[in-house]
Parts: sequence; C-alpha cells; structure tokens
Amino acid sequence: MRILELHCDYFSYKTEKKALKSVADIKEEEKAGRVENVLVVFTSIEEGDTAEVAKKAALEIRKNFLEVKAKTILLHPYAHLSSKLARPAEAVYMLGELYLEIKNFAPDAHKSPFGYYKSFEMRCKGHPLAELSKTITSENLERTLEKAGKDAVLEVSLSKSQAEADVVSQSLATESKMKSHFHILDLDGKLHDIQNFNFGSFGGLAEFAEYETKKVRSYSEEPPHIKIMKEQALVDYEPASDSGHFSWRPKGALMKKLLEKAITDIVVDYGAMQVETPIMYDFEHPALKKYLNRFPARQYVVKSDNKEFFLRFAACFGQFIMAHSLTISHRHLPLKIYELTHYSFRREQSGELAGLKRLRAFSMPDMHTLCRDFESAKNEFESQFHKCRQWNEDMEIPFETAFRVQEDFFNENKEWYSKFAKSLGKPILLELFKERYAYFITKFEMNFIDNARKASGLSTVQIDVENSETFDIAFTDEDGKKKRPLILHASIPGAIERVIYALLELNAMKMKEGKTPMFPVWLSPTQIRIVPLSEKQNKFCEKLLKDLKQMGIRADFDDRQETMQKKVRDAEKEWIPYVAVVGDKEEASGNLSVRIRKNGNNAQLSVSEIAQLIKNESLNRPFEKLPLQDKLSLRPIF
RNA sequence: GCCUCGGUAGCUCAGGAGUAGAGCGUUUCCUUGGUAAGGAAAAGGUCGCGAGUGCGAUUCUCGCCCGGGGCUCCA
Repeated sequence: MRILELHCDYFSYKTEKKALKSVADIKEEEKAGRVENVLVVFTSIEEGDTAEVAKKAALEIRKNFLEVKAKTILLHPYAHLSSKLARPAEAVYMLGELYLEIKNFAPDAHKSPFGYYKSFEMRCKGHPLAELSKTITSENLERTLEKAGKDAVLEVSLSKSQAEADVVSQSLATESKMKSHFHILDLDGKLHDIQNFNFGSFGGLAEFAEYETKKVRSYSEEPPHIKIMKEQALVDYEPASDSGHFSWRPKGALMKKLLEKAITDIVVDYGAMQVETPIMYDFEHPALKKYLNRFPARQYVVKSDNKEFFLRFAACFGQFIMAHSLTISHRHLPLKIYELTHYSFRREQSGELAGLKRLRAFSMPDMHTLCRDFESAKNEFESQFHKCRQWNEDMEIPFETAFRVQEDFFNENKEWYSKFAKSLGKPILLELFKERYAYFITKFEMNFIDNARKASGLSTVQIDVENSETFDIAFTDEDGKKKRPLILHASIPGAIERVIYALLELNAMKMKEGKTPMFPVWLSPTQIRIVPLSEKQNKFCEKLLKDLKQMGIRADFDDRQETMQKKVRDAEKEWIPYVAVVGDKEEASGNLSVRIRKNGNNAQLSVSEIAQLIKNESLNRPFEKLPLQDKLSLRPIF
C-alpha cells in the first residue's frame, strides 16, 4: 500500500466519470465534497496488501493526524502512486478496512468514491510535516513494528496520541449518539422521556433502558452460562479455530438441533418456503457490493483461484438473488423464504466476543417476507411480532422490547405503534432516528437481560425499503405493472446459540435464588435415567431401556460400578428431569420409583405412565434420538 | 481492534528463581447398595507458546496465542 499524506487548508473534489465499468453507481450527495483543515490521504492499494497492512497504515496515519492537529481525514483513492495495483474488488475491500480503522480514531473521517475520475483543488500547508509519503507492505510491517517496540520515544508519543485520540473519539461518539433519541412508549401510546418515566413495576425495562442509553455497566462478572456450558458438557471453546467458533459436544449439538427443528417447524407451518443457499459470495457482484456498503459488518474473506469471496453474515443474499429470479404475481404475496444458516459469519472485534452471547459463527433462522405495500408489510410485521412473542413466552425467556424507527415513519404510524405496547401489557423502549442509517425504516428486537444486567437482542423483525431495488426483485401487480416489494427480515428466535445462552443464564438465575435448574423436558439430552440398585437388575433395566427408547423417549442406563446414591447424585448434576431407581420391588411390580426433578417428589409409575408424562411435556415439540451411548459405562467423560 | 486481568494434571484451583501440590475425575482391586459422594492403591505435568536475563526460569522481562472484564458493536 502506498500513501501520500497532505495536510491541507482545504480540499475539494468532484467526480467526473467512471474509471472502471464495474464500480457501483453512487448517490448525488457523494459525488462531490469539500473539507477544511484536513489530512488528505492519497491511497493506492497494491497486490498482496492484507488487513494487517491496513492496520499498520492506519497507525501511521493516526500518528501524523495527531501530530499535525488536522481536524479530520479524507481517504482519497488514488491509483497513480503504484505500478502494481491490486484488483478493484480487493482495493475496495482494503479501502473499506482502512476507512474503518481510521474511523476508530477520527470518527468523522470522509472518503471519496473509488473508481471514478475526480477533479480536485486544494491548498497544502507549508509546515515540515505537511507532506509525507509512505510505502507499507507486509514485508516491512514486521520491521517497522519491531522498531516501534524498541523506540521508547515513539512509544511515548503513541500512547499520548492514544489518550488524545480517545478524547476526540469519545466526544464525537457522544455527538453521533445525539442523532437518535430514546423514549418510552407506554400502554396508552404516549411517549415519555426516559428520565421522567416512572418505571414502577417494570424494572426490567428500566434496566434495559439504562443499558441502551447510559452504557454504564452496573457490575461486571464472567457470564455464568460459560461455566454451565462446560459443566453440562454442551459446548466449549476451540482454540484450534478462530475466536468465536465453538466445538459442540453431543448434548449441546442435540439441544441445538432440537431448537433448530422446533423453529423450522414453526416457520414452515407459517407458510415459508425452506431453501438452502451458498455460504460465500463474490465481492464483485454488483448488488452485493451495494448491500455491503449498507451493512458494514466485518467479513471473513476466502480466496479461490484469483477470486475473493466473503462469508455470508445472514441469508439475505442467497434469498434475494433467488427472489430476483422468481416470477412473482401480487397473488403470491406476502411470500416467505426461509433458511436456517449453518453458519452466519461475522468477524466481530475480538473484544466483543463473549461465550455463547456473541460469536463469529452462529446459526440463524432467517426468514424474508416479500410484501406488496406498506399496509401488507405492517400486517406481516405485526403478525411476526406475535410469533416472536409466542416463541419467547413458550421458551419462558423474559424479554424487553425495543422499537427503532425513523421519525417520519413513526409520526405517520403512531396509532399502529401504540398497539404493540398495549398487546404486550407493558411499555417499550422506542428509539427515533432522524435519518435512515441502514436499509430498514423500522424494526423491533426482543432483548434478553442476563445476570450481569447486559442486554442482547434475540427476536427481531425489520422492514427493508431498499433491497428489492438493489437486488432487482419485482412482482407484477393487478395493473400488469412491475413493482418493488417491501421486504421483512425476521429471525423469530434470534441466533440459536443465543437462545441457549439465554436458557443457561436463566438457569444461573434460578440457582442464585436457590431453585433447581433444569431444561425443558423436550430439550433435556437424557429425559429419563435408569438406575439399578445392583447388578441383579441389569437385565430388567436393559429391557426398560429398550422399551422406553422404542416409545420415543431419550433414556439411558447407568450400569457403572458405583453406588446407587452416587448414580442419583450424578443424574442430578446432569439436570436429568426423571430418574428411575430399579430394585427387586420394582422388578416384581413393574412400577418404577421415579424421582421428579421439577418438584423434588418421588412417584410410583408404570413404564407407559412415565413415557406418557414425558410425551405430554414434549407436546408439539420435535424429537431427536440421544446421540450418546445409552449405557454410561461405555460413555467417555467430557 | 484498544485498555486491563488471567492461563499450573482431564476439571476446579493452591504455590513460587533451586526435585511440582491438593480435591474431584481416571485406572485397578475390595465393596452389592433403597434416592445427592463406600474404601484402598496406582497412573497422570514441556507449569499456554517463543525468545531474553540468570549457574539455574514454571516463577523475572519482552513478544505471540487463548480466555475474562471495560470501551466499541450486535443475532
């Protein structure tokens, strides 16, 4: 990468015409610009430049930026600094990376369009540091870093710059926050300032509102679900992979599969077409390029021959491209397309990862609904809101709801919004933003609040007003004309891993309150464990095991050389909902002595009675076999 | 990504410039039991990885990797 930095009194530019056919069109307001007291960074991306190079370049730029005390930065793509330029797609990506890095310390930095001929006018300052040029490659990267480490003077100046940069970025962050306003929407549809609202019995909402607006953590502890996920041998970190990628043990994999099946059943019953689309996409695809600009998540990049692909962060692309190729009549609408993404990939900043709460690879049930008009979109949005609510209530996951809306849209639909709080029977957090900063005009999330009082979004539905245009998705209306549908993005449960995180955090809360932790019976890996009193009952127990399995129950048999007390204890530690102790009496009568976790009672039940009990508790829920040895003596320890 | 704290047996953790510690778990043997731990013995370690300073480093210094917390961000 080659950069030329000029500290200018002013710099103004105007795009003339495309230099490259493949570049996306840009908006009118992006075509020209003028900035004052600016560090202009002319940049050429060269073959072989990596994200590391961009980071290093950003460090250099930061140093100069703070030294010359410029007010802002303009990143100006400029091909003429190098004779071995990177391919355009690569350059766009690298410039994006560099821009993101620069934004970290200069939040209001600008960039001029890539791939256009631009005329420009400027006045460069005359001080000694006003003109600097640098070549940054992965070869000299290590050397420069090494030098930086040994050069104490440079270190001091860097840490000082860091402090200054932090002050700058903090104040700017506060400023950008001011662009949206938080309110409480009460049951009567009235808006309140958060400060003046009497939360009364709605303590969860108060916590959530504080989390969203103040960003101050009341206390900080390791999220308890991390300990539980290991203890219960559900899932664990995998240091051999990238951060945020987990290794699922049989029990965790089973729970995940059951949740996925459950939500897929719901969505398919709801009328969605289930599809499967690729996990990686071409950076150069014109529609995707546009979309990427509107969803600035960090991506994984995969190389194949000379092409670069990014790993999907949702199922949007595959479904939108599919929708583009469909012939759709207004009679087909609303049209739902659904995929469970295995996986969605987001290269989150390493510091943002936390147990199962936030991952770099996660599974998301992603549904898109094409709607004819706003009226239909609103109806669908409402109906999907209730699906989400139903799901969380069935899972017994408490949630706080946030709506985010563009101000004009809210003002036109006040009545409609007030219905949501009313139907929930509790007020909701409402964020109003002046300008649409993403593809959606409105959305809601249902947020779970964990033991550290931190919120994370589960269910979400958004109304997308942009992508049917971007992806050229159209339907034929009654009048025979092609029209653009509105698109709802919905994830009813949110990420599956996050659902498990919520379930584990909820159980941690139960334990804090001295209650017995447990999973719903339909999700419990072992639903019933058979514990013999002695080896004499082994044969009878094996028959029980076989019978229960045949009835569609996940049963296992503790045939280890341990005392019955020890086996009961181990079953309790595994949160197994039913434990049947079998001795001579049971063998003679055929009735089992069943320890019931839910209420701590013991009951005498026949095999078919206990099977029925388990079936009733799993009603309308999917079933999967136990993916483990059914005899504990044969089971390895995780 | 930045700041900060941590990484010692399969797990949870103690220790600390001079032969590496406990409990649980594992293996073997004894024990055949009525609803949350029966007994004994044995095995088990490159003290996260790599450099540096020491006669000597698991211990001190630096770098890297992995994890927790904070900032930022989200499904």
